[in-house]
Amino acid sequence: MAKTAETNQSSKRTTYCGDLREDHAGQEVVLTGWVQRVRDIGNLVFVDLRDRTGLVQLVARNEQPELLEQAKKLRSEFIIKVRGTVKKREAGASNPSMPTGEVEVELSEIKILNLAKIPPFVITDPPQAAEELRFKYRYLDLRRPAMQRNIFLRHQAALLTRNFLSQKDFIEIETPFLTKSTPEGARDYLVPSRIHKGKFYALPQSPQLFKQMLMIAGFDRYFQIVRCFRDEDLRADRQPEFTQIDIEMSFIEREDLFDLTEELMVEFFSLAGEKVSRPFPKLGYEEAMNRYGTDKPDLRDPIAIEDLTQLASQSGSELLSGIIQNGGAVKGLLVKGGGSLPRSRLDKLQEEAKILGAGGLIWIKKTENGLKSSLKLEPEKMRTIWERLNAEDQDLELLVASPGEVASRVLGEFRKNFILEKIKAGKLPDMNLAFCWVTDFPLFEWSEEDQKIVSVHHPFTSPHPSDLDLMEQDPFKVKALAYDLVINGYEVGGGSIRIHQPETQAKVFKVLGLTPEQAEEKFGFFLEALTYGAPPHGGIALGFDRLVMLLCGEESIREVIPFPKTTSALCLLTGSPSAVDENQLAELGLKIKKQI
RNA sequence: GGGGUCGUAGUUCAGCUGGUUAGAACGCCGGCCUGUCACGCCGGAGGUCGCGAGUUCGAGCCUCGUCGGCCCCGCCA
Repeated sequence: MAKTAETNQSSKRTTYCGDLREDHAGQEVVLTGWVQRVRDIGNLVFVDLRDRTGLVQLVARNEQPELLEQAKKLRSEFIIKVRGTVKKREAGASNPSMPTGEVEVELSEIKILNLAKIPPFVITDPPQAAEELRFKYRYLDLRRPAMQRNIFLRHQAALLTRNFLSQKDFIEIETPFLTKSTPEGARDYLVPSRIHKGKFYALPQSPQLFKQMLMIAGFDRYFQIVRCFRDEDLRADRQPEFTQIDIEMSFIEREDLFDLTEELMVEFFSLAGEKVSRPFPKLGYEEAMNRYGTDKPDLRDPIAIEDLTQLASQSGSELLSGIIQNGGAVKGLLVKGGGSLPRSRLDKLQEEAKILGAGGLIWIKKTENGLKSSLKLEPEKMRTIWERLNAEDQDLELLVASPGEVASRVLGEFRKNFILEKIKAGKLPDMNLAFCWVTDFPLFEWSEEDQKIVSVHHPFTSPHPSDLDLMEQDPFKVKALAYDLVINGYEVGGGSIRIHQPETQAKVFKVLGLTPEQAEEKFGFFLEALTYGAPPHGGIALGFDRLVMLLCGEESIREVIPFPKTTSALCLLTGSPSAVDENQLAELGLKIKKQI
């Protein structure tokens, strides 16, 4: 036995398990990996061996009793190294459901390199364990073929992106992680400074100002696949640290960025065999809000919200006329095949509409006795409305009469949910990815919470040149040269043409209510940079995790992040965040006020 | 900050209107088996019902609190 072990030590792995095929038959191979499963038939033992490429079946027979005994002692997740000969399986003994199912490895040596405890869950797809447990033992969860595939695709996507951009003359440049807190926008993760007690670095929410300064530095085309940090509440598509493909270019217009991004998306999704057609549809922000009730519309279903105010004003309903006279609008959504929804569901929709802020919800559907609606309408007018949305007999129409943006928002919410239902039921045609650009966002909006005017995007976004005059009189009318990339209702990217002239930047700060002194304190370094010859420039940041999620067909970015955090921002594997030593705090000049 | 939902064996779950000894499947351990691949058959072990109070003669089940997972709203320039 000792002799065999010595031979094994000098022998290196020759092949990955999942790569073995019929043409390997007759070859002697050395394999390493994890024991997936042992099937002990008595005088015959089968072992499935797994590595990152897949599974292959090993066989031990009673012609070699010692080997057979060794094989019988193997347990799930043991690490072994084996030597054997690849054999084509006999007719009837092959397994067509496995890529390696035409062959098996006839063992001549088994070496156990390491033992494994009984795993808390079986390593198999789909996972048989709750996410909580998967996170605690993430290194086991990551052994699952589906996770290996996702992480591998992530690598390929990053590599493709680097090659693509590099070929387009972009260079990848790193920017600092320990940087300056920007009080605008999301909450920062703060890092206390030991050398400068009482002062803090912030982890970047994005490398925004650095990449703009790289343009000022003359690099012309920059990119970075970069980690960003935001201390906000989590979702299925939001993690406190996430990765973005950050891009910035000089001497360009936004169309150049559309082209570049679209071309990248075509290549990116080809990794999953998806054919993406260009150009992507472009929607103005106003149009998106009116017709889809959201700035990130899911265009997998072409149905949009229609304005029925004109028709409804003559519907003979005093309720509707009243709302319209008070400046409200009536909007309608066609629900294909919705005529069969039970009354209970319609009642529920009406409740939801109220929760979402509408006064109520009107439905129209076709019955044996003609059109029927939840609100009394003149039959002739009801027919006109019905036909206006091109409804067919099995359909349902939903109407909301409210201030225009409320009506759109409520119907947009329903539209989104109906689309998700249709997709779950497999009722939508074979369009997996519906891209669109949403453009012409407003530059400013009113923040109820802060009771002040704020940037919709960020304060370095260029206003539309034709709206410059509006800046002072009517800032809410100013449009921005900003755009978002949307896929299937997910915001996967956003960017803008930036301000490169200090005067314009000063104007924006003024509208935002920043005094020159405040602007100087927060962004002085950057304002000064703009004065030393800043080229016109613009860029985009693409959410890499979300893109990879869509690439993998997953519904949560946690499935494509090796070590994600829970929705309460905990890492169940390491137990972070955690309390620290008194000494550590003292060195930083910090004191915890109150133990909570 | 708010709403919803879940927490029972190693795992995934069932557990009725509060009532005797809390079940199943998989996994695990032992035995048998030469073509299995979700191997099969026989046997066995395995429980702080998330945690803490309360109500009750009696709590897995009811009430309150708390911790944790997931989903959503707010938030995410």
